[in-house]
Amino acid sequence: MPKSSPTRIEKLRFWLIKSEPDVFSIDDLAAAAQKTTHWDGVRNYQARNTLRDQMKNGDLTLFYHSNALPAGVAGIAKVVREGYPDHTAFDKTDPHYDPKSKPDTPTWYMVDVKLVEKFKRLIPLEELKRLPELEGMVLLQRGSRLSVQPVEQKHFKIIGDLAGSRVTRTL
DNA sequence: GCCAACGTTGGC
DNA sequence: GCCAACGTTGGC
Repeated sequence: MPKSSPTRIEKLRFWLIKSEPDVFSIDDLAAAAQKTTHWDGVRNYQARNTLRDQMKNGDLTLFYHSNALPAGVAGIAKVVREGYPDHTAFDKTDPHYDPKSKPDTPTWYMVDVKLVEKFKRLIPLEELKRLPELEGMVLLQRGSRLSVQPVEQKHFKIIGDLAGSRVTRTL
């Protein structure tokens, strides 16, 4: 039986992860070894559950620049290591240190992501808000602050296509 | 820097 | 369990 038998084909999921470019931008990801980084420092339970339980190898994620001028989607990354304990929570000197997270019973998790594509142009939040077909995106919901969030495939494709992405052409 | 919206904490 | 106080997020 070939590995690609239908029962083994799993559907990709789509996500959005936020980073403040002053802290870690898409160019920092591009410059990282293997263009890969730990997505550490997330201290929100809903986002934690996504990181720990839902993001799977190969899943694609929009890389969003928050707290930036302009804020917007900068490119696409993919999950290359599934949820594992966020060791920065154990480090007293780390700004994200959390004494309630212990190595044997970790509270916080992270994944590794690898850069797939930096968009030729950043797609500003303001532009996304103007697109009626993006209605319902978590990012665009009032007061939404989730730093790791699901994205519907159709929305992912719309945004990638706007940026001229090769990746989303086949979605 | 402002401030609205949220999430968490902790007293009761 | 309630809810006020506080801290954080993130657009502007």
